[in-house]
Amino acid sequence: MTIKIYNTLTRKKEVFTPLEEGKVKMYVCGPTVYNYIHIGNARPAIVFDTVRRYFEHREYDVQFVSNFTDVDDKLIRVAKELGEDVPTISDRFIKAYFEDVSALGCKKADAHPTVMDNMDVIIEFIKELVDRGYAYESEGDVYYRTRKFDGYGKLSQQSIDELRVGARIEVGEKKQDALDFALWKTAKDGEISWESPWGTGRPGWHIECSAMARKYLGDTIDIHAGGQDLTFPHHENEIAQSEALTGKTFANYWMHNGYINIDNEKMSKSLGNFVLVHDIIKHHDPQVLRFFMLSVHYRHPINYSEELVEKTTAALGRLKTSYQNLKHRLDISTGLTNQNEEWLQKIANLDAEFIREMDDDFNTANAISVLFELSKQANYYLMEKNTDKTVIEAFIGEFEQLFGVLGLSLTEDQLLDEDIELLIEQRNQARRDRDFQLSDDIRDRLKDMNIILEDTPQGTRWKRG
RNA sequence: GGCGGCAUAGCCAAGCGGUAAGGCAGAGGUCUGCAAAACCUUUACCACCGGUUCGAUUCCGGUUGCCGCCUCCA
Repeated sequence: MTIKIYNTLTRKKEVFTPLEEGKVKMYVCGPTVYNYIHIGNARPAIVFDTVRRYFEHREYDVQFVSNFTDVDDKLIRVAKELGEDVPTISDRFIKAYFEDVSALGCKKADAHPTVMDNMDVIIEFIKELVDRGYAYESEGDVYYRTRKFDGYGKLSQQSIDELRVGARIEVGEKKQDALDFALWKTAKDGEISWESPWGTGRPGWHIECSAMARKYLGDTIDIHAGGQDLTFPHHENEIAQSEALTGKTFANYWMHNGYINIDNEKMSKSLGNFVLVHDIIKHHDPQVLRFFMLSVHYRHPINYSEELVEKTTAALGRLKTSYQNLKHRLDISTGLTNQNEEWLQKIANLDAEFIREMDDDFNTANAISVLFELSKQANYYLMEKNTDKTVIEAFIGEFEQLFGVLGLSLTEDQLLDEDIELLIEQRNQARRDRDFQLSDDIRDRLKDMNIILEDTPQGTRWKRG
């Protein structure tokens, strides 16, 4: 079985063939760290974390790199506004990024390189481009000679002559051609800057990814990913820089996730209609947010609203309840049914179905529907009077495995307060005495403590509400 | 102007040549001391108009509407 990926470069789903058998080299463009991330930033983090987890599930050895842009115009502006320096701001929001993103169930990358830490590599990269004639210096700036690169426009399917020529020409332009873009910008007074062969300054935006992807993963990588809006010009420019320098293909597969919309409009920091992850997870389970994102195909847009997130809570809850009910039955299951094989086979079939869906360009929406089917089968099995521990364990194992692949967690705080257990026992005694007044009172009390009771033929089980 | 995407039930969302997965919400039922959980049943002229085909939600052309990129942006 093979994994298929929709490749932006070819606009087709293609069978994934790694550069090196059993290995995946992946680079995901990370955020500019001048604020807390919004849910639009969270989408690629979640989506490509899931892609990575899936590759690992399929026993690939994944090298996963994701950068931070920690030097740029916006950071300089924010630093000025707050009267702090750029590294202080970027450090703060890199820390915040990790907090937010780990709450959303994303694993750390193998490397999270920053511009500041890689200035030497970046400058060296630019120098080579200049040496090869693909870039030129102009009054302390360095520009990329866009028209010199033959393949320019191949990712975004833009013809170089159709690009709105002139839109980028400014007064006092130092570029030779309007399409040229900056690799190095000379420092203005007081701006954070580094020494370079062209004087003090800082890198342009696109060069960092070319330089860092190469440093950490090599000249050619398997997958380069990011939000859809990075396709042009960011990724197009990366290709131009990298391929002009190495003469090799930069990335074999380009993956782009769709946007998050608010009221059907793109959410972005510049439009000001953004919702911060930092704020949402004060009121919503971050797991729910992840589940919400994964319930839509990664290339499709998502229209965000509080209402939808709340509905998602119920959906995820159904799955979790099913899992907890299996757990409840684990220790009181005997081993005397004669239909084990049949059930184990059903579970195996669902596992195969999950794989099939994920193999098809990471169709998490369908993979989740397999989870619901697993839940349905588990619930159905739990209707049996006698359940077999082997089957229960198989269900539990399958739940844990599939949730794990999607980066979702099933484990709750299972610490049972002795007081709560005592109350449940008192209530059960009251029920045996048929003192329903008392038993209902106790149930209400527990409910106030956010403990929900469920009476089953196998005893009373409880969960946190 | 160039490039691209989307339109499926009350809501969300898959499917993409053989008359429509899944979830949420709703209705009815079963189970329960009552509940909860669960199970069963139930809800779609796939934006519109043409074309190709034995057959189209699915392919092609057009129309309408919405959105995005071409400038910093996940």
